[in-house]
Amino acid sequence: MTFMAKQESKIPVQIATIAKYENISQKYLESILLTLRKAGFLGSKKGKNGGYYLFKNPEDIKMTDVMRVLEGPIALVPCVSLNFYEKCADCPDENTCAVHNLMLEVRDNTLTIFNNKSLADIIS
Amino acid sequence: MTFMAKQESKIPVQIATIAKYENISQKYLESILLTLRKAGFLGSKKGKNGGYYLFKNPEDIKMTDVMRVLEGPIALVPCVSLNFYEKCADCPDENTCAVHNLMLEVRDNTLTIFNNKSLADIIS
DNA sequence: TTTTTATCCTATTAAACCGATAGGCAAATA
DNA sequence: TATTTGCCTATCGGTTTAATAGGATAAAAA
Repeated sequence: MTFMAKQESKIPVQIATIAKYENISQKYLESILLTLRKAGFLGSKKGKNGGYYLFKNPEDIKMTDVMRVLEGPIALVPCVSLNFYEKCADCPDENTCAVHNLMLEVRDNTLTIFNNKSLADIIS
Repeated sequence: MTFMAKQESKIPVQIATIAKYENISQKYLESILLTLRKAGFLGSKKGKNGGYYLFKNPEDIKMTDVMRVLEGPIALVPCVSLNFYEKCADCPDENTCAVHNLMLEVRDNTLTIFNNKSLADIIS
């Protein structure tokens, strides 16, 4: 995504081009780009001069959203996750759990950072 | 550790007692406590009336250290880890990597939280 | 209309990780 | 010296994830 954000125009960039430049396996990159497209970040074009392009402006792409799609939960433990919440198996009460509040604090802090960073921010 | 920190006296607490109270498998808890002892957090006593006890006062046990021992690296990616650093396989230059600085910021923030919390803080 | 160029998509592999368990040993105490 | 308790290593089984394979599909050009 940073590669595409750095492009001046919005013409599609081919997988092979990015793979070569970023030193990643083309096939693996392919699966990542597919995920990003399905998540709504990227558009694609088939055939000659096809490729991937950013759907929105880099300024409008929050890192929180990218992280969730590529890395999953932002919380360190499922019981403080907003989008991937899971109750701890044998925890009788989250409110009295000593670790719970600490993890909440970390999550909120991390979330604040990611929320305030756009794709445009991190490439500059 | 919170269980032991809540004890009034420093007499050893047996694995079975904690396991029962915290609703964990005794064997699994055993392996955790062993890890904590080897890391220098706990002392142990064998034989009758034996068990585990805190080596230091809860105020002097930083959550950073506990987290590192039990959960491993605090950084979200190895290339920004202080204690478990690993260079990304094919990254040509960390300084020009867009993700690197973002991850650094998150790590520092998380670290600050953990550094400012002691075992005593989280049980209150 | 055929060929080329590219993405699309599902399935699968291989390794790492981690919670959890098994089973015997060692030491301290009464 | 019997009992109680922690010590220790090895291993299992499930989950996750990076990475690969191979063909289907669509678009553009010849």
